[in-house]
Amino acid sequence: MAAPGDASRSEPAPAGPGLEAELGWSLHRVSTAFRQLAPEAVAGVPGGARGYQVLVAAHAGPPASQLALAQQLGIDRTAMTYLVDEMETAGLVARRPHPTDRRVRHVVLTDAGLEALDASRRALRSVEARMLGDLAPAEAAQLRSLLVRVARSTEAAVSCETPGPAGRDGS
Amino acid sequence: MAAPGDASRSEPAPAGPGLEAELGWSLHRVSTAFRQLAPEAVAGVPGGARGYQVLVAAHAGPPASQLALAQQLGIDRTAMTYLVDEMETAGLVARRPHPTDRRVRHVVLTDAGLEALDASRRALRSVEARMLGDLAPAEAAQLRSLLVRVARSTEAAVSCETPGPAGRDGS
DNA sequence: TATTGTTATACTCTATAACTATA
DNA sequence: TATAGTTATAGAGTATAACAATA
Repeated sequence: MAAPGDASRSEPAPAGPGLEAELGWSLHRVSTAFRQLAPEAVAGVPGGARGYQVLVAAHAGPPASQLALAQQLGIDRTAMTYLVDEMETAGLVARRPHPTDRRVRHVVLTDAGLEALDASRRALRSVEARMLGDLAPAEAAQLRSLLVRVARSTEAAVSCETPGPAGRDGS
Repeated sequence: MAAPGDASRSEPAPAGPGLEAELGWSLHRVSTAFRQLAPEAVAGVPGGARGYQVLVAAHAGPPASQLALAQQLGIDRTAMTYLVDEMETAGLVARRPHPTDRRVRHVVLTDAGLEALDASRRALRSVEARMLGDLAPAEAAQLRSLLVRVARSTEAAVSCETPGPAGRDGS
């Protein structure tokens, strides 16, 4: 099925640059590979990688509202409602009322949520090690650093040309 | 970075590691940013970035069948049928019969397809330059190189452990 | 009137199976 | 029987609008 090497060559082969030269193609391949490996690492967390991101974000700082989490994760607030519903049903997070603003609900981790976060984090660290296994430690560190820098600068550039709320306001 | 020096709160702040430390999060952010910038660069190509990938792959080597292109791009052959349908309607590609196997259809670029490929490629080069604008040329080159290496090694590792998209326990 | 969260609806994308025509 | 391509259908995921409660 493979290696169709003897094709009739009545026409000149185009011989254009292949997909390897495309930055978007490399990003797509690496991201796809990660999305294939991540689900087994975050098994048990509703919403897969997105649910894990909620656990990380909700545990990283002071109590955050659903809207703040949605904006930080770049998803819609309606999707956040569905996601928190599932995670609350699974017993990983709880909705807590805001002390003064009764519209707001803070998302906090339960004990089970904290355990799921630790387990998923360890499993994801293993996945990362496998993905970067062919790189020297210094190269892996530099790849992480470069990706973070590109993410920051690109998001800043994109936010300047997209008509939407760019405010950052927590709780 | 974080400033966890304040311990005078009624509740202990979780103060766990944030999303910045996650490789998957960085990949997601960069990929998302690219997917937001790419559509304007490949405007006019049906299927967006995927249609552009077909143009690149079909022009890079000898005539390829729909199935070969689908496997190279990692998409289903049915999706490839829909995609080639749209691109053929748009006049960018043509289906040509295989010289000996009458089941196979080769996907070849038309003149309009070649023009669309060139225009999209130039626009995407500009997008790449904007995304990597904050990086030194050597850093940008290294990021590309590292991504290609990770993509290759990870795909090789993933292809060795294909237990299917569902869980390991077949119901 | 604006904002937070929720609910309902519609749309897009993809996965799966079944069908044809060839080999 | 197996393969390349096509077609049809169902499901997941997402976007949009409308709503209720509160500021």
